Amino acid sequence: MKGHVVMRLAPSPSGPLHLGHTRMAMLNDEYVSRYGGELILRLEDTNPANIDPEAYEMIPQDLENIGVKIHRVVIQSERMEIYYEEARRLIESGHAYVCLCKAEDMRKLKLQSIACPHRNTTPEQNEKLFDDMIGGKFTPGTATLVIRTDLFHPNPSLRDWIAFRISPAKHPRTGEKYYAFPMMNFSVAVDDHRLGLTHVLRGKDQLNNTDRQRFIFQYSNWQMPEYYHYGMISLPGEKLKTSIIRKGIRDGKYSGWDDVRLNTVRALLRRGYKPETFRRYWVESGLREIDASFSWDIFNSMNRELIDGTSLRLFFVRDPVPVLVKNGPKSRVMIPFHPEHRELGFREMHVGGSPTILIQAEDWNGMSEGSTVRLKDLYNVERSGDQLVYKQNQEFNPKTMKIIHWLPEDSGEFTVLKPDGSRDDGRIESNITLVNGTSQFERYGYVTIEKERNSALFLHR
RNA sequence: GCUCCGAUGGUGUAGACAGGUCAAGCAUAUCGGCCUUUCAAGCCGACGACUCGGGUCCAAAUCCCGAUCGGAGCACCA
Repeated sequence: MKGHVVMRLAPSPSGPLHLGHTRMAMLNDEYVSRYGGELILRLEDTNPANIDPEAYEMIPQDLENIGVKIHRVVIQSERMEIYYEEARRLIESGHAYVCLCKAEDMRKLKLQSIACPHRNTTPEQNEKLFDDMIGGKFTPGTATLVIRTDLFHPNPSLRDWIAFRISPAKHPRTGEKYYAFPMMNFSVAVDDHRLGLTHVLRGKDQLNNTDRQRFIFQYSNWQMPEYYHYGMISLPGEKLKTSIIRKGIRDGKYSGWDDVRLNTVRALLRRGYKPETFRRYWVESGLREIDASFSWDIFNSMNRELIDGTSLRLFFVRDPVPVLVKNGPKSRVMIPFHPEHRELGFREMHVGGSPTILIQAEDWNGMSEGSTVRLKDLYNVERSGDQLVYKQNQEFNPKTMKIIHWLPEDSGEFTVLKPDGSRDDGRIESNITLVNGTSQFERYGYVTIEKERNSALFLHR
């Protein structure tokens, strides 16, 4: 591929983008920016029953937020006259006919390679029937426009396929202006040609559709773009359908499209994934036709590499246990916000004499009587009954002594919400007022802070 | 069942089109070590793969055939 390419992203506006969509978005964007050209966002809204009006806004926003540059937006429902025009042309040349069979009859006949009674009609008859069809003279399910292919084609799904049907649903954008809508295979072929696409990258699930669309290109004497089909990616865990999520939001199960538990672009960005992470991951995955499974390990590792240098460190104590430190001296310590980037500044912590501090229940329970630990950046303490005692010997060897983090007793309450739906409640260092965005809670993991909610979203370890 | 596609370590990939430099590179995960006042990052090391069987060839991960396994599609969805 070289020179000026024209490519497209063709989602249906049924909801915002999710993790799976970012692959086609990144790959197409990557090729366009690499070879120079134009990327078209084509919203495929020819099935009125499957449209979320808000998606017309959400999809371009999501793309912008992950750094995909769109040069032009095309909405298919605004191009109905074009589809009608091309349909009439194919009827005229005898490549399409109006079929009045019931759906199940048509299916049966096709499987047996038998022509239905409507297949052998004249273009003139079909023109009239098509006008009636788009003019609203048929009820839904009683008439379709069919592309005549080959009834003996070995692949039954390529035999005489449907190009137009009547939709019973009202279209959110065109209202009741249109009754007969093109099927995806028809509008895609017409638009791929009319928009001047040079290359199309799409999933392997479109393989049969490419073959169907090929008939339109042949009948019309159009040059076909180069089609590439990459393998399917299986996302581990439950894969939520957009319609289920929408219902969950309506029922209050999810806080919105950016709920921590979701794999939508908005949720992932909110948690702290970088646009560059999506790009790196998908570019590395490439265009192989093999099916693969998505690896959160690798995805997270790529993201960690991008955020680590700027993630300020803080202490978050989950399940805090208050413990008295007997003889602990009054102290004021300065701790770097990032161990390798002192230029990011220091945070200050102080405790009074014989203070009560907060440590994690897990760490407390792990301490046996008489064992010594280092309170990170503070001092050594030894367990004695239900309290800690300041050690006279403050030398310590990080190889042999366990280091735990801690907080002054008056630290504020804080919660971390996790993608699995659980939450960790605890206390946060007061210096959180100085930190924005993605932070690393030491010995815990990376999170993205939302101060106004007094909580953070868990990103990854 | 039919049509089409594919097969490299636990996972993701490079190499295949133009056979030799591949006793197979990289990343991630795991394990061990170093470093480190985080269970992070960094550094070093270990582990671990060409689905199987034929064929062509001096030479096959790479080309051909078959088997097996896996996937997608077979909607008046996109």
